[in-house]
Amino acid sequence: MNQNVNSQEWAREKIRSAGLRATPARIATLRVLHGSESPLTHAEVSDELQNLEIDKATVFRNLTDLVARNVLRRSALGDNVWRFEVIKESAHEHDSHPHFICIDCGSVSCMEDVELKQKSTSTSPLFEHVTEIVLRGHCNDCA
Amino acid sequence: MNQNVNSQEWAREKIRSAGLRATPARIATLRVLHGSESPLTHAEVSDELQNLEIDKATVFRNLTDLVARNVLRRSALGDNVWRFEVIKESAHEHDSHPHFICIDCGSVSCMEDVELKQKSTSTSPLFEHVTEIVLRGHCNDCA
DNA sequence: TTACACTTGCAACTCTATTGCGTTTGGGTG
DNA sequence: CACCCAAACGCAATAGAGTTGCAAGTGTAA
Repeated sequence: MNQNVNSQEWAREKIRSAGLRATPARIATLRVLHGSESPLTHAEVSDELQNLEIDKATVFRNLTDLVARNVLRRSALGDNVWRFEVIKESAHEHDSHPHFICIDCGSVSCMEDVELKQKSTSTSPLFEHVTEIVLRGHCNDCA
Repeated sequence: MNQNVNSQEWAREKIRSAGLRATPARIATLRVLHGSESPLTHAEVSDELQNLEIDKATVFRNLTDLVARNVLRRSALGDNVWRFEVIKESAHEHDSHPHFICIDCGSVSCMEDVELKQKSTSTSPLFEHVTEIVLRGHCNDCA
């Protein structure tokens, strides 16, 4: 219970300091994402919030707002659905990391230990502008 | 014109050798993709074929069929739309390559000269099962 | 406590993608 | 060359993600 209170207050403060009103819908949305290890889709967040009877349009707008205020990150992981995760305040300048999504079961993992390299023969200068990396394949359970 | 005949015959043979009937819709679809440097969405293919009045469901089914027969590759590049490209018969065992998609203008490039490296400290054995790599960011025109 | 800009719920709508079904047709067979 | 039928097609309906307009409700600063 104490944990819940902490989570509640953490979410409220996070939202308020982002310049948004701490409404029940926003607090609940942020708590769901904060308690998840991997990015969640809008549908998954909505499902968690179903007992609160929060409209899907509201959830969409809140997710979008929190992304705009840099509280959440919106990632496109390749199954044609947006996913959202809390941006961690880490030591890194930005905690951006590649995501791995299983094309069989749809599970998502964050890959902190992978980096991209451009071959020395490269002619494409696109590299410096990359903002997101996604790997798709078969996870350990589905391989 | 001779080029057109060649393209027509190439497409017909490609489809037939995949075990499918060489219908006008399939030939036209494959020719459009063969003539494109980057993967196209279903909508883009349909637009090219609009004067032929081919139903969108037919285009979808044909794209799906050709993917199933390994004539096309279907990629999810992160803007929540499938894209399709012809699989090249190259010297490589598989010509799979990372794709780059601009999150501003939506343009897509194939990146032949980029490779992914896993840090030696890695604990995740997911790597060998990766089948697709997508980079998202700002292209040269939009940066 | 009050006022009002910010949020919400609801419904309608767009777009991608899929499916069911009756009709048409490619192409192998005789 | 004519026939046949599974494969393919057109059309319509459907499902799900995501967006938008608007009237009603609410958080919060004063």
